[in-house]
Amino acid sequence: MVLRQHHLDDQQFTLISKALADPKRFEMLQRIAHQGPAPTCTCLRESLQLAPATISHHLKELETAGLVHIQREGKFAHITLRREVWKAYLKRLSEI
Amino acid sequence: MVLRQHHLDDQQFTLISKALADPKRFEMLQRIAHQGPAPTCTCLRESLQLAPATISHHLKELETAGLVHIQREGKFAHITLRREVWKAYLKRLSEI
DNA sequence: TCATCATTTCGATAGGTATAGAAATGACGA
DNA sequence: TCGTCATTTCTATACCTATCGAAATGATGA
Repeated sequence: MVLRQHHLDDQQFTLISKALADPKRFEMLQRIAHQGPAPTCTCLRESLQLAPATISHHLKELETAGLVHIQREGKFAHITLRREVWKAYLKRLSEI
Repeated sequence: MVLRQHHLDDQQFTLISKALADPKRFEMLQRIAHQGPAPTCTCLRESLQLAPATISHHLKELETAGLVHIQREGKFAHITLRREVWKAYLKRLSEI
C-alpha cells in the first residue's frame, strides 16, 4: 500500500510527542499497529489492564494527535494506526 | 564518524520519550544537535528565553535520558548530542 | 420494551512537572 | 583575596494528567 504524504505542523508534532510519552499509551499504539484486524477498546483493555474510562481517555489522546483512526460501528470502535502520520513523525524526528 | 551501536532498555526508552514531550526541551535538543561547537547553558538560555534554573532542569532531564553528554570545563558546560542513542531511539520507534 | 454490552463522559483525586526566585557552588581574572 | 560569572540546587507554586468509579449514551438482541 502506498501512503499519501502527511505534513506535520508544530502543534501536531508536539501532540504526538506527548502522546508517546506515556508508556501505557505507547503500548496501546503498538498493539493497534500490530493487530491485523482493527482492535476494539475491550480488546485493548484486556491486554493493558486498565479501566474502560482510562482506555477511552488514552484513545482520545491518540486520536487528537492524529495517530489513530477510529471507526465507530454500532457498539464497537475499530482502531487503526494512521501510518502516513507515523511515517511523517519519524521523518521529522530523523531530521533533528 | 562511525557510531557504536547503543541498546535501549525499556526504562531509557520511556525517559527519552518523556524528555521529547516538552517542546522547549525538544528545541534545546535541536539546538544542541545543530550547533557545531558544543553549546553552553548560557547559549541555550539566550535562544530559549528561559531562566537559568529552568535550563539546568531540562538539561538534567536530557542527560538522565542519556540523550546528551555534558562536559564540564571550568565555568562552562559543553553539551553534545549522543548520536548513537538518538539513532537507537529512532530505530526502536520505527519498529513499532 | 427491556436487559445487556461497548464505549464515552463527568467528576474527583493523587502524583507529576515546568517554571523561576533565591541561595549555593565553583572557577576565573584582577 | 575579592568580585564576577556560569551553573546548580533548593524550594515553592501553578498547572497538567493518569487513573478510575459512577453515570450516561447508544446499539443490539431477546
